[in-house]
Amino acid sequence: MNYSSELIKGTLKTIILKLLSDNNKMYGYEMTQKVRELTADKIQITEGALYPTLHSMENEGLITVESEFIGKRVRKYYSLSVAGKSKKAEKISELADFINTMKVLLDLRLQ
Amino acid sequence: MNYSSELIKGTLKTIILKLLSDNNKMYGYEMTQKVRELTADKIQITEGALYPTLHSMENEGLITVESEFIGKRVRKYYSLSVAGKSKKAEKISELADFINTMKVLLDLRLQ
DNA sequence: GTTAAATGCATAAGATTCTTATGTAATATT
DNA sequence: AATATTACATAAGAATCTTATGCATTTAAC
Repeated sequence: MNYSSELIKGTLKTIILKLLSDNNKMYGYEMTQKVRELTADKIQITEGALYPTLHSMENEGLITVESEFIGKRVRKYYSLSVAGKSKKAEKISELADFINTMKVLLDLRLQ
Repeated sequence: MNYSSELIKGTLKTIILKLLSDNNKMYGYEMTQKVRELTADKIQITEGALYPTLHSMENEGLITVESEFIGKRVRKYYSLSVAGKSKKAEKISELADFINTMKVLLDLRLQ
């Protein structure tokens, strides 16, 4: 089972920030695979969503990029900026707070 | 503090289904007030989001409506249909499952 | 007793963030 | 040699919001 997409909507940036917080540097395709692995395929980040989001986060100054050549193929490694680190903390705590609110509102039983 | 709106996106139908599951019948404006109250103003459903969503849920057969006149003013009471009841269960468990996944993915500490 | 706020519905334009489709090219696998 | 995977990218369209606006009634405040 994977989720109806409207739930994931709005959490993609937070997921990227968390991945980069844990992993120092990652490239886009690697993020999609890591998330599939960590969620047992429940969350599958599409490239059409991922790449534009990475570009916009770069424009916002949340992440920095460095290109690396693997053979003839380019790979773009992203890292958290200082602003990105504080944004990560902010987004994570906002999401936790939101979930706690939803838990009360909807009587959710979580594990 | 209230949440950045992209988080709420995708949960509005679930919230409406839950409210109607608990309350037998409610009208739109009442829902906005109830949610504000239950979430200490953290979640504020806007009318621009609510009314179109109610109309689409009615078209989907999830809720039924009956108009009532309070003085000269109309009030539209909504109730869950049978399909709405099962949709409510489905949406709630989907959200709970999603949250559990996010909890693992993002190391969330919930209350 | 008139003005302002709250109640209660509604729609429309624009923003945001996805999905799906498509494209390109290199590398690895069968 | 053909196919799958890796790795980037963009664009059209869908979905779901926000913000703005509108109308009318009823209640509260000055």
